[in-house]
Amino acid sequence: MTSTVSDDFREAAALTAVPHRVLSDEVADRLREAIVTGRFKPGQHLREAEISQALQVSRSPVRDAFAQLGHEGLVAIRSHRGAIVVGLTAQDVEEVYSLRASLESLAVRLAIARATSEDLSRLRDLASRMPEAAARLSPREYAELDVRFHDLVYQTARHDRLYSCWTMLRSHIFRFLLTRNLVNPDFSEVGHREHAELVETMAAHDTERALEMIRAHLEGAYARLIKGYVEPLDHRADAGPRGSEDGLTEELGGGRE
Amino acid sequence: MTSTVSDDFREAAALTAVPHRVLSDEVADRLREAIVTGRFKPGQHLREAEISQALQVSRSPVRDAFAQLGHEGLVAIRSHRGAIVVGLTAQDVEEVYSLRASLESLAVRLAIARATSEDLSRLRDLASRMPEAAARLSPREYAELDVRFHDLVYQTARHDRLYSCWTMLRSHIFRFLLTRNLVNPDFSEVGHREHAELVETMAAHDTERALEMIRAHLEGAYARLIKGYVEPLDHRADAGPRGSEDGLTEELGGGRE
DNA sequence: CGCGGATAGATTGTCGACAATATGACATCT
DNA sequence: AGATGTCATATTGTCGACAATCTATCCGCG
Repeated sequence: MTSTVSDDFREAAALTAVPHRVLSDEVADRLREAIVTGRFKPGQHLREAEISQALQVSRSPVRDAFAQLGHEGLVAIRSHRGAIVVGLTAQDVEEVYSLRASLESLAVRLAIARATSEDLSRLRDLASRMPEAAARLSPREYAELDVRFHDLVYQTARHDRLYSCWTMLRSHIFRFLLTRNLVNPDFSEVGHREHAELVETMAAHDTERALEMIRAHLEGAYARLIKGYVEPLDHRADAGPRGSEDGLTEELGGGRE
Repeated sequence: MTSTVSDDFREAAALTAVPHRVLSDEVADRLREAIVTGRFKPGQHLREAEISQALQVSRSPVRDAFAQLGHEGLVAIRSHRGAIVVGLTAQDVEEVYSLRASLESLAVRLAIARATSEDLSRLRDLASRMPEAAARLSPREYAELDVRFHDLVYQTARHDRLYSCWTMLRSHIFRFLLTRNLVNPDFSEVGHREHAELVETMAAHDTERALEMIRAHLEGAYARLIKGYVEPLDHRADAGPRGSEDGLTEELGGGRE
């Protein structure tokens, strides 16, 4: 790992590389949004042609987007049979959280070792913004802040492959949180206080305590999630034909132009 | 996860789903092989057109294959700049093994809980075949058996997302093992005895001991790997033009037909 | 009346051509 | 001479058409 001049500059100015976005990224974003918010129901079959004409792009970027979402686990891709929105079964929740517990332990350990003061203040900032969102009763915003906080922990760990694994979980967790917050309006949980405490424990370099905290935090989140979670939204049966002719257009946020 | 009749049958007969292979899978296999065995050097720029005409396919499957390899971490993909074979820096080894330690602990724990007797005998079989390979001084075969053993542990865990994470590591580990075995001819290490012992500990449902064993096993493997590992094969500089006109053809195992 | 095989339709996989973009060399200006 | 702006070239991103494959329906048969 040779450190170049541009690397040094980038670090000194705390600049982050600009993401080169192509069409498939844009398509993936819209599809992810539709799946996570529930406009696309579990079990629904996503056809390349449908999406491509709804979004006014060719099938290639749609295809690439499907592959991305497949890696994130939001859709299941089977040869010659296209993409199917995966469900939120109790087993899925269990899988995601058992894996997350393993990954996030490593992330916290590394983050403590590698966090700069800027990292810590960014974490503090995110944690501090959650109570407002809770007070405003914004389920979406609350879930977003929650996920972004943990995302920042992973980024602070500076472990590219670990972050890739987290990417496979992130969308699911957001989906879980969002559906729960929407179903259960008093979503203002203890989560944000635990976030704030975790940051301070990390700042104090108390690795043992931080590991125990993240374990308890995730276990609590998992427990709250499965409580009153009786296999909701498994719409595998009613994925019938859409009503309007281009029903997808509105579901994907409008394809004007 | 509703259990269907076909699921039950599949489990009863211990049948595994037949993989639908498409062209991009085939292309990915050849490229992976070329990278892992070192025919494609780190830093080398893989051009879609080059590969596609060397393999006599269009660019689409090559493109998909690049994406797959990108997810496995064997190549780095940057917008409009194609795929570049990644190196084997000491930091990569450290990343892979620190992550692997976390993942495989979970895998072993789950595998102990979920292993059937068929699973265990398959594990015993694989472990028992390693000494032969070592005696025959077959570096390639030895590395393959090693990876396949651990792969089977992950499969036994029956945790799809965990297995996906392992997929991102497997090729790297194979690459590490292979280069080490080739460089260091007395590769016959203690590995296979530890494999055999691990299986028996798992069979005895001694979770605590098994976790300690896998931890020690991986730590040992990591130590053996970085010993005498002075940033080898970082051919970023000498990735000059190829000799023959279609030099890729032979590197990819012959594109006759 | 249930079962197996052929067939039609729909959907994905692959292809080659074109458009968009990044890169590096070159010319120009200070 | 050094830096900056411009342009040609190579390479990837996107597109629409065609081929291969799967699914579901229908028909004949036991």
